[in-house]
Amino acid sequence: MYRTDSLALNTPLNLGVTLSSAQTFQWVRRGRGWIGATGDSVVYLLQTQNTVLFRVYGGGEWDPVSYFRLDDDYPTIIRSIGFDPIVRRLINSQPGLRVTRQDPWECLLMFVLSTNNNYKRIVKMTLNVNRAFGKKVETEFGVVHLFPTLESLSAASLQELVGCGLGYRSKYVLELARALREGGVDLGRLRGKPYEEVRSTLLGLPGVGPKVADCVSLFSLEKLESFPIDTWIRRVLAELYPHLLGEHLYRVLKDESKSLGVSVYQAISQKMRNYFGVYAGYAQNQLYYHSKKLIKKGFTRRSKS
DNA sequence: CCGGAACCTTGTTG
DNA sequence: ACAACAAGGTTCC
Repeated sequence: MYRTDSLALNTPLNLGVTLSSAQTFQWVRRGRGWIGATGDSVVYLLQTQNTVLFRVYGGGEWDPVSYFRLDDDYPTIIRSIGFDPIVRRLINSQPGLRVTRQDPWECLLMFVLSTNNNYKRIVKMTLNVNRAFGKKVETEFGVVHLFPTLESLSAASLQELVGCGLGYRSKYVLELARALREGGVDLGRLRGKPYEEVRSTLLGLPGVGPKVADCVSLFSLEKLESFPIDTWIRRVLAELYPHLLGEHLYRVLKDESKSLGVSVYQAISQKMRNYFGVYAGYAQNQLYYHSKKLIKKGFTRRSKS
């Protein structure tokens, strides 16, 4: 059983770009659209010119306006971060890359899986976990599994998770689910808390470091000022924003043989929040998405200088 | 608090 | 063919 609905767009959205931009790892192409499991639903999405068609299986609620943050005032955000010529150019070159508003549990799990990993495998691992622990839902594309609940995952065994191909992350996922279930943290309640509190709370969870905490804050907990720093953003900053960093931080970023210490990470992300303002996360999203193009080095990096 | 190594697995590279 | 390396980092020492 399903219902079909459509949404007329009055704000830029590029569905495919947004869903495949590594903010989330639960959507796969099917036919001319995308299918994904989130909450109590399996959702199929199809974009035409100015319309999003969506079909919701499983009886749950799902709202594209919420998920794609179409309720944000896009012009205001663009104006806010568009003072930066690089970001402005990126947005103009391809409008419609949106920041998602995901379920915090799902987002947290997927980003714990994302550590020291690549997009394709993260998607595969997520689907494996869904298949092993999520309820089945019938769709016209066959049976699809829901995203597993916190409860079902906390009852998993380590071996089952290893069987999903999570590798050494299996232990983090299990500890994470159990830590949350023990009641230490209510993720939903974090939505209303300020950035610093959200960050420090998430950092206390197993498998969660500064980068994952920032991603979860940005993509599921309303912290639009969050500016996650991964290897690609690191290169973008060293390459295009050295003047913001200062001599010391620039040299630390530039030397990729070393990973970022916690204090360095914090210092840099703080600088970027100061620079871009309350919508720094939108700017980060643009810079990340285009990072491979922006970094000349990205194409020659393998030639081991 | 800081620096460095180890870490599952898969796909790509030379 | 096949060893080496990278992939949206975190943990442990």
